Amino acid sequence: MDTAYHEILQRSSNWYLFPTYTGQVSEDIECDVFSSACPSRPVLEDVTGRWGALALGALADGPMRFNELRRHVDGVSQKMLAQSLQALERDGLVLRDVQSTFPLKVEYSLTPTGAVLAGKLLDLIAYLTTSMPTILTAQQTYDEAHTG
Amino acid sequence: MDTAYHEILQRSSNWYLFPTYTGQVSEDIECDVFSSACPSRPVLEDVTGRWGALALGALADGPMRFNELRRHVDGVSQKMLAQSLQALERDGLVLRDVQSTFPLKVEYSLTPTGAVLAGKLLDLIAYLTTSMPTILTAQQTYDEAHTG
DNA sequence: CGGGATCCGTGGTGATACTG
DNA sequence: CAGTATCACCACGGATCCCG
Repeated sequence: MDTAYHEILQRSSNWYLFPTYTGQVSEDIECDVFSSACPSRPVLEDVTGRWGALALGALADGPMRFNELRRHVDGVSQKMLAQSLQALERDGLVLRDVQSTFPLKVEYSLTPTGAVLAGKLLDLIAYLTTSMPTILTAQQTYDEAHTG
Repeated sequence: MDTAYHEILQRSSNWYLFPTYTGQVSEDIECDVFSSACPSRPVLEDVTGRWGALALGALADGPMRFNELRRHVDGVSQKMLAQSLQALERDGLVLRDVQSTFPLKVEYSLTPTGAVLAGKLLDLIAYLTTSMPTILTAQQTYDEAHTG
């Protein structure tokens, strides 16, 4: 990965460009999340980000409307949910189906790729959940040791 | 989960308390990341957060020293890496071994629980990586459709 | 109902410098 | 080498209002 490409990508903080990917996308692209310039970095953040992960996980239950999703992902604001969903839609992980009836009806669902990622996320979350007793005691121990 | 407990937890933004978990931790705790008050929420953020996820993933390669880790996780600042590692250590997912030689030597490694989570993260990352061509074209399509 | 637009606080984040 | 401390800043994220 040459330095010029590096510089271009690092300059754009949130809205990333990948000029070299324009046109045909060959499979011999080296994609490494551990490299800060790789386009996969922001996608990983969309997927594992605070609300993105929960939105994906919730959608694994099946298609859902906006406010329905909002209730599932407890604590998320309208703004952040809309923002996260847009990012996921842009990444081709979430589908947005608008029915222009009145009142407006918008259904969100997972694309095949999104469904796989959601599954892996839920797998991680499930393990995390079962590990919570261990984790909580670890936190207590740590906090007691670091008093002051 | 009663409301009083709910309120206490919601007030603390980042440094969370779980008074009801003090003492013995029974297994019949309902732990649901989708509930904003659940102690697993902040842990999930530690694990899937911007730098936490990459740190865990890097440590799956084996124990590593601080600056070694810093080179692996390209783009992370000292501050954020230290911060992320502390959170993971507090959660009992990362072990910190200090050798008080000179120069100072600190080795980070994964605990058993951390290793499992790291594995699941790497699994997700691997799939994400292979999906990048699809995702990139999806992004292009989206961007072209939303011109203006 | 599902957002977009706007305003605004605060805290997450990085740069720099300093300590053990 | 492995952090901590301080500072300054911008973006995240919430609240509110408004539109289709």
